Amino acid sequence: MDIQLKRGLLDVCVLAAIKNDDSYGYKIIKDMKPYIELSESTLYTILKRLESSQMLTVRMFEYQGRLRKYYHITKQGLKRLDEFNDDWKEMLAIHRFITREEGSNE
Amino acid sequence: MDIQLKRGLLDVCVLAAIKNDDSYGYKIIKDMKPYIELSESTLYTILKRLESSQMLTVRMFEYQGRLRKYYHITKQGLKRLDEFNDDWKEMLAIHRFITREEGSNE
DNA sequence: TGAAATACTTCGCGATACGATGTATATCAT
DNA sequence: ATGATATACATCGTATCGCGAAGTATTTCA
Repeated sequence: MDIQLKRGLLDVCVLAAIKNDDSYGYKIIKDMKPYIELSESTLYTILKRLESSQMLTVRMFEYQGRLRKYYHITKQGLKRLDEFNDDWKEMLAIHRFITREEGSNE
Repeated sequence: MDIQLKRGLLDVCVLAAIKNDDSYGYKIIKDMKPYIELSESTLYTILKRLESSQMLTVRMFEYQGRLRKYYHITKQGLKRLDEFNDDWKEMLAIHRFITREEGSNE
């Protein structure tokens, strides 16, 4: 998948990954992997970004000696996911423009 | 439309805009406008990028005293457009991931 | 005569995905 | 027991890229 195409998708994908259940970094990557891959450095950057824009909240838990940060989606995060549907509609129109056949130019 | 979402779409949109008929900068912007907007500085950067990666070729013409650069899509450009279909399929899967409902997390 | 449209160009900024690298602990095979 | 692999999070620097701002010209039209 083209790297440029991933931008703008990644943020919403991460939000979607914690939409139903709180989750943590490593698990988010594994859950997303079948659909879209991202490196750890990318994910933690995104999580920090989403936190500072109040799309999610963070709570720390100790799990088997290891530290885990659990991410919880906020109302704003859910709103963002909802708004993505509008963007998606635009994407569909753009896709039609890209794949349209001859004769549309005047 | 989110700026990040546009990345990766713009290149193929520009190629799509010259797919059927050679075109020039100002016209490309106007043709794309109903679907996706971009500034002149963005377009000319893209056109230069697509030229140096052999996705299109350029020919200069004088039109009513004004200089016009006509862009013509190459075989590679058409191939790029074709390959976008694969990316689009991945996008559809990602979209399903984003909009899926409860219960997919184990 | 001057504003708006046409047409292309260059520069610098901000956003951001990623590889490289680092720090720890747990688990599992040998 | 020991070493490899998996788990878990963090930081830094680099490259890419869209865009606003500003510039240069000419044509069209009020």
